[in-house]
Amino acid sequence: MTDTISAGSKTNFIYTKIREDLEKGILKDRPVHTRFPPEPNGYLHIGHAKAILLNYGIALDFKGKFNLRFDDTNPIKEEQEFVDSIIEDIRWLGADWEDRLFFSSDYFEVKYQFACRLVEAGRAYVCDLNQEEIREYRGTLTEPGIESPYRNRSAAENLDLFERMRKGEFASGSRVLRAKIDMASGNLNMRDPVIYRILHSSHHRTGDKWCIYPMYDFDHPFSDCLEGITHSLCSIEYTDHRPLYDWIVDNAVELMPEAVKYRSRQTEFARLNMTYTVMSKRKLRRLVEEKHVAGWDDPRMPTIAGLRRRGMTPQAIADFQKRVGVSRADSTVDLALLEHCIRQELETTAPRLMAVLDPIKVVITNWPAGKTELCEMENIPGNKSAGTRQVPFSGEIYIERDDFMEEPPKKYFRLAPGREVRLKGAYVIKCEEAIKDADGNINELRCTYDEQTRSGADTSGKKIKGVIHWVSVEHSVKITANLYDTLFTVENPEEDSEVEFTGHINPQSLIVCNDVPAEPAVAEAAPESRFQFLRKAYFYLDPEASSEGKPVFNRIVQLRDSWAKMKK
RNA sequence: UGGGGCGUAGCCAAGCGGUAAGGCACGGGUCUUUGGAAUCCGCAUGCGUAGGUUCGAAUCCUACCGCCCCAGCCA
Repeated sequence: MTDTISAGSKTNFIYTKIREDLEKGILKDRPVHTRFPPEPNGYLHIGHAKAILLNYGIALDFKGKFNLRFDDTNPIKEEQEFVDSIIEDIRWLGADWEDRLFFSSDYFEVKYQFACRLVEAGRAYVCDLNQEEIREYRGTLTEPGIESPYRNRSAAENLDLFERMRKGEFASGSRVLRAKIDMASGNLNMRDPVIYRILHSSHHRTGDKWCIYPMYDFDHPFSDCLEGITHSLCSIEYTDHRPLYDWIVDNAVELMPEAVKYRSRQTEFARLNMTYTVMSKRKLRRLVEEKHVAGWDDPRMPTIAGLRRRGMTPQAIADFQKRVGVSRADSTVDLALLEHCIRQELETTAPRLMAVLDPIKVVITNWPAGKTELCEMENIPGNKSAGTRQVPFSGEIYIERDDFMEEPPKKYFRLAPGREVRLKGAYVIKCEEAIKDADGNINELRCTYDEQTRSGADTSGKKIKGVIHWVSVEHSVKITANLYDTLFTVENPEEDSEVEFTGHINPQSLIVCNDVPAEPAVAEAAPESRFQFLRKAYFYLDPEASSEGKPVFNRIVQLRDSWAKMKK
């Protein structure tokens, strides 16, 4: 794994641009300063993680600063609950804003003052048109807009009206403050955009202090200026807003220079999409509300909370982000890349354990009755310091049902009638008989073991190709394993115009295995720890779902399986 | 049909006039008491298309094609 959050792909266009800015000296004495500006109206997902890690990584790489600033300018949609979950998620990811946790709402007063200066300068006006009228006056994509009849009110009248808007003299939606720019612009964002609206609504932080709230296009660039943000990164759909961003910054520099720490500039990059999932807040909400998943933190969700619950690590997500890179092109990254990142980390960090997800019993007929032997096994192969453990072996064990085949195809080298296989860390056994019930189902295998083949002390000279895992029946501990798979059956659930995305939900996205026999060491597993269940998959001990003596493991990702591929 | 953005391998992505990095995926070999891991090899005479400039073009010019975004008092 490429190490930390920083030291990412240093060849992306944003890094190039920052280096150029530094060389040109346009930052003056200021450090490179980025920010992540979430709106507290929902949960963060892995697309946000890309933005967080990019912004924070830049601060680390350029020895700059990183702010966390909540964009809380719309009291109707925002809640403290989301502020809390977002903070938790960003902390978990490892981004550090030090003492710079800010809220857009912290700056409402100075923003109001700035708006007043815009009004005084004749660059903003109070408009009495209602919402529908404003839309009509705006024109269309191909036709210019027409000017509002209120566009040329005097500065004095505008100032008076704006002050009274603040005082609460007018009803919600009855008037707005608009920037006076260009109703004929080909860029709709420049057709006298609304910058303040009346909302008689209680705000999660400012309560009822305000009844007018700034719009994003006015608020964001100004907040960036106040905080001295040098590089304001956002997603590509804001490209059209950049002229307006610059308009606000230019006016701030001219009309309120004392408040501007830096002439901030916006740079856009493509947001993250991933195969086999959806990323829009709206669609994720539907998955939750329509109960396709158990909640925002369901391990099948691409939310940070879901990934955490699945057992994903922040390091793997950071590694993923770096490997994905940053560009301006629309893209959909293969889920396989994320899986590769987490597998690579867990390969060297996750202790191994044996558990049999789909068990069939094996009776070893020549094993001395009642005898138990301890087999020493490495916790992490190739890592001596991770130590070993003793795994009890006896005459009755479980193996995976698919590690036996009555009529094996070519190249199948596990157990079959008359064939031998090694039990990992123990002995070689030979299948003598498959016991069938009345319906012809095989529910038990009779085998013999070769006592010369003891692991580490094999004197038999046998070359056994197949190695399988096992659990002693008598010593087994029962656990629950949640086998998670992709939430959707198709790479892009959104591309089909005939079928809604929910129509592609994978009915097998969660298979719950109860009473899974596992080796006794599983009882000592600590909540939130990760293991490899040998030959199967990596698992995470879910602290939410587990209870005393009832451990629940979530499958993080399967091991690569070249046998499964061969079968296709 | 207005404005903006983007097209380099199956998926990401470097490249900025000197002859196509890297990763994932995929295919094959070696090794292996995890069909895991490790390791080696292969994988774009080609950069949306067509012209042009140049000794030389993915990089510059022209035209065309395709995809994405914008008409919230959301962010």
